[in-house]
Amino acid sequence: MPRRSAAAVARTRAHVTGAAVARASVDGLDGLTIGGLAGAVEMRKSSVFSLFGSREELQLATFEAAIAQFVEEVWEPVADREPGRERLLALCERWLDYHEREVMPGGCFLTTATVEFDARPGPLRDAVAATWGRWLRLIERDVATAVERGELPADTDPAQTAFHLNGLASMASCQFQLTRDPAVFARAGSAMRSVLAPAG
Amino acid sequence: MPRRSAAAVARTRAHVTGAAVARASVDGLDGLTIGGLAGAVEMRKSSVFSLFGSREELQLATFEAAIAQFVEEVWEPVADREPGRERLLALCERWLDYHEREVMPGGCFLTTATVEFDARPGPLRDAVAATWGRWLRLIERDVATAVERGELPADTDPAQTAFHLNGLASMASCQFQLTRDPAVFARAGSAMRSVLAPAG
DNA sequence: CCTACCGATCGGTAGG
DNA sequence: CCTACCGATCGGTAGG
Repeated sequence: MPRRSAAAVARTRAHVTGAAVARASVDGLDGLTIGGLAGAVEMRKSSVFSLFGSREELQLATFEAAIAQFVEEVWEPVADREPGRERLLALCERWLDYHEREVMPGGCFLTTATVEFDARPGPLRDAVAATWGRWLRLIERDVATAVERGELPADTDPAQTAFHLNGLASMASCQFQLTRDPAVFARAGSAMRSVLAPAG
Repeated sequence: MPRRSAAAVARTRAHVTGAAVARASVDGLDGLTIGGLAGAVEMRKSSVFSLFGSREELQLATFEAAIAQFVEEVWEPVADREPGRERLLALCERWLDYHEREVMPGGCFLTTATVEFDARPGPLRDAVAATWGRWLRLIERDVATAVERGELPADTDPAQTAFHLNGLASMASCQFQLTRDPAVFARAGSAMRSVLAPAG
């Protein structure tokens, strides 16, 4: 008989993970420490540790939570639209809006995690690569649909278009964090619309 | 009378800074530790410390050295060309080639430093922002020249074009680190050429 | 979720 | 460029 129910532990873990997302957004997943996080949620270090079992598990849980939040805020609102060019345009708008509202205080979480772990093999790198694969494929599918429907030029390369849109969104978030100038979102949006310029 | 000449100290410092660039390229400037670096160059921790005076100074010196190397490898070779569209195309080619050759083992140093410090005020963030300002202005000037010469469409926005090219280069480096697929450089190059499509 | 503890490592100092 | 050291913090363990 555990002293706390599994549901209570899950609630605590979710609460601590939420605080971890906010901290890691600013300091990076690599800057996340069990002791620092414990202080922020007013718990003892060993209590936070026991919720995750290792620092790496804490980092993985934090990464997954941040991505889930991104999907919920950016993809979910447009998921039920008709696939194709219109949904891509709506997605890009939500995407830039998400960064402009600074839902993540430290900027794009996926970009941060990517530059932190892309050169260091391990479970974090694998998780980042898997997330990129899923995200790029999501966009590529809509680009392919748009091409089939004649909404985008027939010679459009879905992989290239997905790559291109990501570059613009990621750069917009980075530059905004650095300059605090919201003009970068207008620039990125304009560039995205030209990337998605209709066929014909 | 110092036991070692100023020139000898400068040589040692340059050597240690070079090792710091290689390490920080993989682990980030935030992952750079005086002790770890001392081990890599086979010196004592206090010796490395005394070369820089503080960890922050070590980070700043490492950042400046990495940027100097980038400028030397990417900008210098095209600096004496005629300003305008041709130089921009040559620059983009060198830029992607620099990332493909993996001169920096951990990918784009400026991107890494940006996501690490963009949300944390201090001298590092200031150095990153200043470097971005100089780099963007360099590109914007050539874009403006190309527009004046009629090599690019008259309605081209230099700031937007510079922003756009940076997004593509940065994303190419990140994706290559993650997937090891050199196709991203072909995608980025193709996108860059379409961004710099000639007027008319 | 807590107290009490471990060895290792952190940035930095004193002094030669 | 070295030895010898400082207090603080790291991830993690034992046991309740």
